[in-house]
Amino acid sequence: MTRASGDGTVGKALQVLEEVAALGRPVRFGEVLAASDFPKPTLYRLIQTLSSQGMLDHDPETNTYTPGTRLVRLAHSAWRQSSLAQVARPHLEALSALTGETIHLAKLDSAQVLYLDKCNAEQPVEMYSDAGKVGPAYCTGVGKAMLAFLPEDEAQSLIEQQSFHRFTDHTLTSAEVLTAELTQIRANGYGFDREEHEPTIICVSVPILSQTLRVLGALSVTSTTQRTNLAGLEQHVGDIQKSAQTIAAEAQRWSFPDQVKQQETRI
Amino acid sequence: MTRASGDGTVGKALQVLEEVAALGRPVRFGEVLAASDFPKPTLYRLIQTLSSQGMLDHDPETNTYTPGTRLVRLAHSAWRQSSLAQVARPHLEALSALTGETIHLAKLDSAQVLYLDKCNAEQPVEMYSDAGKVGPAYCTGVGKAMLAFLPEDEAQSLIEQQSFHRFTDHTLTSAEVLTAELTQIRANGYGFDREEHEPTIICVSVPILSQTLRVLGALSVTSTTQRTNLAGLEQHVGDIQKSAQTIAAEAQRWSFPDQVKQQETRI
DNA sequence: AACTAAGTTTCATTAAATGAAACCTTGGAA
DNA sequence: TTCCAAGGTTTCATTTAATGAAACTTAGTT
Repeated sequence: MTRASGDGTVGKALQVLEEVAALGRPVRFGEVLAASDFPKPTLYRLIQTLSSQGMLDHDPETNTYTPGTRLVRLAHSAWRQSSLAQVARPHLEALSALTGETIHLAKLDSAQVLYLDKCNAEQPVEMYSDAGKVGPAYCTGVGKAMLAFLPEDEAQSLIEQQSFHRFTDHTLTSAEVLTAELTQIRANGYGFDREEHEPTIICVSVPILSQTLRVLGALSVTSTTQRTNLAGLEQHVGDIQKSAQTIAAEAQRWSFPDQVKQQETRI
Repeated sequence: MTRASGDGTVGKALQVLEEVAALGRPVRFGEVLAASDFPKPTLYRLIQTLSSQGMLDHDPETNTYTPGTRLVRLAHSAWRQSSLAQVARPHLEALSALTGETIHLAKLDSAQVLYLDKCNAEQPVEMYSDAGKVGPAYCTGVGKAMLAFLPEDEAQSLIEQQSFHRFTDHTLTSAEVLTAELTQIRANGYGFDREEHEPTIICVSVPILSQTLRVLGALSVTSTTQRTNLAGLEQHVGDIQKSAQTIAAEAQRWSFPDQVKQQETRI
């Protein structure tokens, strides 16, 4: 059930899509060919298929490809019914108002952290600029909070996949140190980011756990060393834990197909 | 190059993904089976593949599937490098501030309108609630603006695909009336939504055209009959036309792979 | 415990993907 | 304009994967 690199043709097609996305700009066939291991005609037809399916957009003027708008439409649907994001929204807003800080909602995507939402007291969210973003698990508050509450074997497997790149002086750069930290987080029920990913950026984070203690995601309150310190953030622990519990309960309820809500098509 | 329903296995897999997304809630295998034409083992393996690829998320507790978070990550990338959305953002904000009204950015996705962004002067945008949303082309300002500036044959083909469902008393409900309206819009260079989709909701819209007059998207200023009227909206035409031109020029420049920007991974 | 519905696997068959090579097509340069 | 070369597209015999009827296993009843 883990991400396999090659499930038949579908896996290959998605790999191509990922490669185009990774290039981060409109690319020509030849550029994808150079960046990819597929033989020319195979890649050609995969790109044809993806384009014809709207998963890649083709600009006939520059003869370039970009990830397609069908993805945006599908992601809208994914986000909408990701029980977590849907249900968590009002809680993020409440927490943001209560703490005056930035609130993050994230979940695990393979060994990485995927941010689902962000709520900032001051400036309005720049749409899509944060949701969908990925980050490292070993040096972010939300990442560590989730790793700490995973079953031993799963956590171990994900820890092995971390890069342990040193972003700052405070980055935990080995599996051993991280594991010790995770034990601590598990004991406390919450964790910190002590400027481990970006200088001056600190946060306190809690996991969102289902009734069966499965890790659904994580919440964090982020601030800077100019504004506050770890002790200051620690005061919010009660609030975010309560929110995390409520979100988990609501998400669980939402998952059961008892209410068949019609999708809203108007804007 | 138009959306084909079945390009091999990839097309089928995406069809399944679309079906799960359309159900709009966590679904079990059996439900997808009932909603789908695929034989049981085929559908089973397609769902397996999609899950293993992260395009579907599987909840082991309820044994249900939802569109996967990988979509959110890919869409982030798609949105980021959709030259239009990226480039248009500051212009939407400026227009919103200037007019005090809601600004929409949309593009065509097959015969439908896909909203890429929205900017509201008063309340901050609810993330993902609007971007990714689809709407009808024949009864929205942005839809008509785009149809009006399409090549004759393309427009004809898309007009034939419209449902012409009557949403309000003002909805244009036949290809003939719509075609006449489009001629008018083409002559004027801008169009209106006269409460055609939702009562009291009116807007003025312009296409975003490339230098070769290809339709890239559309912009609209939306308001209500309580706040203003068509004549009031018409005053904004000059501003949004200027923005549309600037956006087109910037998007075009952006499309040429001269600047290789590294993707930002921090949050 | 017996039953039923839901989900999963098997395997011979069928269909699709593959890629080396050849073939177009487009945009420069002579 | 003609030629050339790089980028893009098609062919076709071969390989590989997808297919689905039926059989099987599992989970959830009655």
